[in-house]
Amino acid sequence: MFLLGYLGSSVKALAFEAFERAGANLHDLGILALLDEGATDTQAAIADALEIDRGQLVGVLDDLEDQGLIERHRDPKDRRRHMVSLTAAGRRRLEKLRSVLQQIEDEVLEPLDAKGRSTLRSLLLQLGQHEATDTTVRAG
Amino acid sequence: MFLLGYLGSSVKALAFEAFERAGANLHDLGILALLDEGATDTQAAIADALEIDRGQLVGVLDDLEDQGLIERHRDPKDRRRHMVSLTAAGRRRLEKLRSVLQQIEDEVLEPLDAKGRSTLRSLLLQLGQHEATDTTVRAG
DNA sequence: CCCCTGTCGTTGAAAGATCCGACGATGGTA
DNA sequence: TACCATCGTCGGATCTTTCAACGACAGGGG
Repeated sequence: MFLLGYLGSSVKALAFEAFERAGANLHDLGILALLDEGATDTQAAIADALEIDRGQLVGVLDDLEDQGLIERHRDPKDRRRHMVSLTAAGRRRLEKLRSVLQQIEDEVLEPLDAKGRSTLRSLLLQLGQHEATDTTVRAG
Repeated sequence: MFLLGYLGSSVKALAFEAFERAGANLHDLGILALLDEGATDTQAAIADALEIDRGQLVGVLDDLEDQGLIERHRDPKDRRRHMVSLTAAGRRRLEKLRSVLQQIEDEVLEPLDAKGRSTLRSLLLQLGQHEATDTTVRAG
């Protein structure tokens, strides 16, 4: 437990450092990945999905837009909304961040063999699913 | 990986909430547990062991001292030092925090049977040991 | 049509945590 | 004695997160 929390923090710190070296924010991966899955989203949808403050999201999106990784367009159907979409550069950045993350994963999982890794993945997945349904129940 | 980081954050958030309800800081457990292991420590030793800022530690210890959980005494051998020790109330508080943590652990591990839990523990332990030696190497 | 209510993205203020550079007191050393 | 390092403490600077506004806009009821 402490172990899970400790390792989680440790991994998160590793990711934070690596992302900083890559000139990226920790939120960036979530946003880019989210946009990569479903074509376009509103800022509210992104904030809700990633559970970050809408006011906070503005600055992060400003950065991403300045770097040319995303685009913001007014929704003609509802001119209050901004539809956020991924640019080609954004897709490339996403791939890079994913490879950075993969590298950290390999590093962290290094002491385990293939079997151990798949076992760990399966166990964590069970915990993750339970945790997800758990919070859903709480929210409902 | 994301999974490990995500679960770690989730568990940490659960612990934070539970600790807040118990009127405790997240650092408190670390400090109390550290004092429980080795009789008494200086503030510098505590800060180094827990990897928190020495200036930050002052306020946390002030709180703990106000609650009567720890005591600060000048070291007669080196009057710059403050020797921090656990009181009886501190020991009781530590036990309570540990039980709170145990409860969270049970909750999180609920979807796994005894065998799955011990397997997970073993796998995480391997990762933790590797991570520990890794950072030691970096520090050295 | 005009109001009223709510949501959108945005801004700025407030609060908390962390980091960092001082300071006086003290210890060790030359 | 003089000099330098370390102790705990304090205060400021910075960053993050939270929250309450604001103008712009949409939808509905009168």
